[in-house]
Amino acid sequence: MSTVAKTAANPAKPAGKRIRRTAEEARRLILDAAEKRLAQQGPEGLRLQDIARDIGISHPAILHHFESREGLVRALIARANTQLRDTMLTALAGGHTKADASDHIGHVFEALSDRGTARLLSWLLLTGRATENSSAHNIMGEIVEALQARRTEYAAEKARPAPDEEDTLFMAMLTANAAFGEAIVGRQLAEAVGLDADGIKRFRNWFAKLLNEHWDGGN
Amino acid sequence: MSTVAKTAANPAKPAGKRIRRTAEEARRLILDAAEKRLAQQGPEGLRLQDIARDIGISHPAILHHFESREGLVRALIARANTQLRDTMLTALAGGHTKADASDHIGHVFEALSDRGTARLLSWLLLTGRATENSSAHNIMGEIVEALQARRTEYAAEKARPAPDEEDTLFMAMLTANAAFGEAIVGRQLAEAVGLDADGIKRFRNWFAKLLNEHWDGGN
DNA sequence: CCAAATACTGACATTGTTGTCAATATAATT
DNA sequence: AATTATATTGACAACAATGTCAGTATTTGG
Repeated sequence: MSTVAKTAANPAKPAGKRIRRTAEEARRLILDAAEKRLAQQGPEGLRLQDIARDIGISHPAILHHFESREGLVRALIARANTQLRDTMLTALAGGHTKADASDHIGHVFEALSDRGTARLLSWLLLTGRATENSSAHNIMGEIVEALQARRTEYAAEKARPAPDEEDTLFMAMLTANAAFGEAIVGRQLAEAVGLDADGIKRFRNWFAKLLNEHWDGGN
Repeated sequence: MSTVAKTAANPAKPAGKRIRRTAEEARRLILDAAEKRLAQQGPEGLRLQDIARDIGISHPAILHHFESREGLVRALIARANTQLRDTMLTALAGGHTKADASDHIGHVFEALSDRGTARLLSWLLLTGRATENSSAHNIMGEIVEALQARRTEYAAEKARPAPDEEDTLFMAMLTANAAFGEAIVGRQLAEAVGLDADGIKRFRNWFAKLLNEHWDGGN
């Protein structure tokens, strides 16, 4: 209400160069910075001022590009979702070798646990922002579908009966759960039991082998 | 600095009954409420005023019992840790039936994913409060130890060579990762692929069976 | 070269949250 | 019953974070 007299205060303002990016570029920069902060410091690290400082802009610039903090979060989620989807589907599509077909799962595993993607999505789910973006539905559906297709193909080559669809679904769920879990608690657990980076690699291989055996053995 | 004249303002204050609990009871109440809010609404739902309102007290009461918000969080973490440890170790200790020894893992799985425990710890890890409380180290260590003991015992009965220690470790890690993952993304994933509560149960059984086969066959 | 569009900024408003403090009510002790 | 200890509260302080706004600089298009 007060709105005391303001404005028109600084008589001299040399104002040096000001970097002006295209809207798209600016958005990308901001999203990158936000993603990094989120991955490093968790949800609480997502403050407009910090992000702005990281890339040397003022925080209203962020609001200019994303409307609100919520808008930024949404954009972040959307980008992570599509990136994840792409990575996983291409991982599933590539590599046509018959044997070790479940290597695909290993790729998926890495795609999910790499970077801060899983952490980001976890946070999204923890804060209950899940219902809004239904893209997760599609992602999981597509992946299970692709997996099942590959599995039946593989079974046909070996002259085996087609695998149970629910079995495939469960393999995918286990992989997703484990990957998410590793993204969050993995490093801590590994450290707790004295596993170094190489040990984590061995663990992943062990897991892939476990799935592989099941893939082959369990009908 | 200012500290304008205050205090001594309300001349009449009937002041009805005031509930006064023992410090211990009050702490428990507060922790319960905080845990619930955290499980339901995620990290952002942990506001002193909300928690206070939930149980019908004023927020300074919380500060009185826990010093600061940080103190509350720490207490929350500590309690979740010990609870988890107890649940898991008793789960591992009980049930001496030889067959289906990996049922223990199923129990552990449930213990971790039940309630908001995993969510709470996940959030703790996401916010990077992990280094402070080293109890996680002990927990994981103890559990792997217990598991390995049980496994060698089982192997001896079947006149098999003792299982590889790292294999046991990996089984534990997979279980922990999967359980954490399920606690976070499980419900969403299940919903995404049209799995109801019964389906989730089937998934857990499937997972237990997978581990069981490995338990028996592998090594 | 001028004008429109818009990325960007500084200062401020607003709101929400933790934390402080003196005062008050209640239980325990003597 | 009086005293002590402390759980609890209301009011306020301090601070932090998002959001608003008018104005500035820079690009683009005529």
